[in-house]
Amino acid sequence: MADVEKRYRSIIKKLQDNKHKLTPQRLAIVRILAGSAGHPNIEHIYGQLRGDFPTMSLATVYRNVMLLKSLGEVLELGFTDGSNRYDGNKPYPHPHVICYQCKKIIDPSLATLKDLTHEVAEQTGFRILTHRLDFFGICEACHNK
Amino acid sequence: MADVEKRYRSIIKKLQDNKHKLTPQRLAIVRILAGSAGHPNIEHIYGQLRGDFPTMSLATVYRNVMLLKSLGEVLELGFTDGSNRYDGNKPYPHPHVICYQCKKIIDPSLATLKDLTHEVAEQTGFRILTHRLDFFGICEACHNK
DNA sequence: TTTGCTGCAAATAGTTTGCAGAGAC
DNA sequence: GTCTCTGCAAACTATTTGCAGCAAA
Repeated sequence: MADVEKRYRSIIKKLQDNKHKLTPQRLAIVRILAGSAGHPNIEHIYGQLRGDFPTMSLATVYRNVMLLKSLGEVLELGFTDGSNRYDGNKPYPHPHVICYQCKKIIDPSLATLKDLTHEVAEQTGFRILTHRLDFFGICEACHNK
Repeated sequence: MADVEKRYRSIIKKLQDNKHKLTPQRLAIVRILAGSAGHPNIEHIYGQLRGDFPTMSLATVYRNVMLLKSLGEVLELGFTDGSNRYDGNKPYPHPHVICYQCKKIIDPSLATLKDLTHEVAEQTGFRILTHRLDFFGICEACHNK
């Protein structure tokens, strides 16, 4: 079973376990987020669904993404410029690399992060619950343009 | 000379070098940001200045903070919940530790970050220009309450 | 049948902008 | 004297909310 399909089913199960109804709109939003390699934003999700649901409202997208976030099934990446991006494929904290130009977001794999969290906790006395690590720059494609 | 005083003068110089006028409001905003150990937000700065400048407008704070940010003299920390915090004391990227409860922000000192940036660049082909690393949790004081 | 969900429209909140007068240089 | 800056108020934009009807279970 593909990774995306697995995520889709796992989110659906979480919804059912928490007594949320499975409306067509909700399922469509979950489907997009489960495979959200591109880290879509609200408008993006909305745009993808307008074809299938011409009367769909932005508010519905907001409400569902927020619901999934509150269930821990979607990771929200808020940015300083006000743009928000969502990741329903890997809903746990992980580093991102963001291209300033094309806004592409990539997930690099880094090993050393757990150590850092531990180091920070020791040093500050905080109980660390989560973290966020983003790198910003220009991707290879944009650089070669 | 105290670190804060040094920062203050350095920002003033940058303003003058770029032909910006030194109004009392602007100087007061710079003074707060130069010693911004507490990582204030716009409202915070505004609140601190209302005593000295009863007619001061929020827009003036926004405009000046934005100006200083564009000059590279202030680091903006935007958060998902829409709150923005500013650091004019250390305007370059550095990690932060944020308390969910009291909203306190601390600067830990971590050594391994440069390596990470390099690793990410190698792995993704990006030219990394900046980064952001935040840890979220509960500080010792809040935890003991 | 019940309860939660959707779409619409209005409300909200944080931030930005246009403009006329004030003030730095 | 010139030109930028400020304060005010209005504009803007992304997001949230109230409500009535609709649909999942």
